[in-house]
Amino acid sequence: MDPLLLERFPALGRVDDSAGQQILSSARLISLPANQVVFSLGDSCDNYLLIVEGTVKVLGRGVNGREIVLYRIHNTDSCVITTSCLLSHDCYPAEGITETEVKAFIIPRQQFQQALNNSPGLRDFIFQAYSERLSDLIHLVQEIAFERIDLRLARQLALLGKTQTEIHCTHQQLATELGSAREVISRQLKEFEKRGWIGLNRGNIRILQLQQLEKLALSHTE
Amino acid sequence: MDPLLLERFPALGRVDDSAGQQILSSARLISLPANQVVFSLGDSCDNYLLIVEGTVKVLGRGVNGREIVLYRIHNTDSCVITTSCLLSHDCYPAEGITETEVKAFIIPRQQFQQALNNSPGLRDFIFQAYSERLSDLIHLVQEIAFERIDLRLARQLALLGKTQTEIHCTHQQLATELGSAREVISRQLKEFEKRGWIGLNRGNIRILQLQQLEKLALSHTE
DNA sequence: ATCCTTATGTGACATTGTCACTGAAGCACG
DNA sequence: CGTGCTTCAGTGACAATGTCACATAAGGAT
Repeated sequence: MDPLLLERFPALGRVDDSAGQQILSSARLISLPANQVVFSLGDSCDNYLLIVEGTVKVLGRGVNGREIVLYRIHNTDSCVITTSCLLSHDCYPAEGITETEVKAFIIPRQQFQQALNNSPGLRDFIFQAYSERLSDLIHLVQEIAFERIDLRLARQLALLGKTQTEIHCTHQQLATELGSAREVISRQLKEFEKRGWIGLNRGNIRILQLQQLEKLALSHTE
Repeated sequence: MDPLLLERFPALGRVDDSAGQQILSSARLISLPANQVVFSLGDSCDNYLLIVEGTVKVLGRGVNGREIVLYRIHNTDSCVITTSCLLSHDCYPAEGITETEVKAFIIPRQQFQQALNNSPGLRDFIFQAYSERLSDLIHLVQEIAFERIDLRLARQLALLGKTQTEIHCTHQQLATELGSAREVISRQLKEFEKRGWIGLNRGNIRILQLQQLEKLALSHTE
């Protein structure tokens, strides 16, 4: 097995059966540039993905070009949606795009099936990864359906603001993140700016009062 | 194993290992009346459920009392959300309520874990059931985020209207189904009535022009 | 300096959600 | 049979969000 794979997925060290070992050693490492489409809506799913470097965002798309980030696949993650598609023989119901340069190992469908059938270790690994996402999606549904956009935006900014004071992103990117429209986000940001919570510049948001954003984000959250 | 269980879940016939057999025979049958809460938001998850009779709806809830049906568990289904919670040791992120009288077999957490560890047959069964839901939830997210309420309502009515001309439900129930507000649904229904597509009576909707509803439901759907 | 592309700002309007009501239908019980 | 109770539906005013058609501005490329 490639040492990089083991380093990023320590749990794979527990795959001690020979079937799993063999499949893992046949995994091929690929590199993708940033902003590359990994899979599109309706594509059939042919490979299991293990991301070792970079992030892929998974987008839903509306009729009018609006988009929403369903979730991200970071390094250390495998792709739930891919797992689901491989298992149920469906096509992708969404779109995956690299956000950075990405390195990933791919395992073809056939070997993935073999892994499920013959390698207890790999099977456990795959389902462990799979099991941790469903409730995220359920939370997302509730957020979209019931929560005000200002709270959601404040939460997003507070999240980003925890690790950096300067957030380098466009209003459109934030809108996509929340599944809203650019104009709506622009107006909310202006409002936050008016309150002195943030500073706005082209392609950049400076967090001025993280506390206030967090306070708003948590209001009405039981 | 209880013959009823086997009858409703033929796939369980393939569980031929002794560990799985033993766990299945210890499954206990329970009966629940209609409109009974099966699990609430934040409950810890202690049992794996196999529904053999009736349906359970799984609801998300917003701050202001609005609700949305995330999905239904019919007879023949097991509960994804329960599987996910058992696997990830999370609490329920939603609420389950019986819609009819329900008969179900329950398997306690401990035996569920044993099944995953020791019974290849049961493990396969559990994950097969689990794998078929993720893309439903993703479609739901996109529908809520991007689709107009009139299209969604028309689709819902068209769906219900396929098997019955008289739909016995309140406006509030339809609103919950779609995660919208009662007033919004009432207005849309009035509009459909004005166009002669449906007839309205207290607690009842009569489908008059299914075709028109279907046509609207499909417009703007690529 | 000029052109281009991308990002942002804005007003008018449509859709959806919220609130505070009203009235109507059906049931329960005397 | 009437009276009240509860649930369901209708409505207008307004708030929040999304859509559209622009204008303006910032920054890079030549």
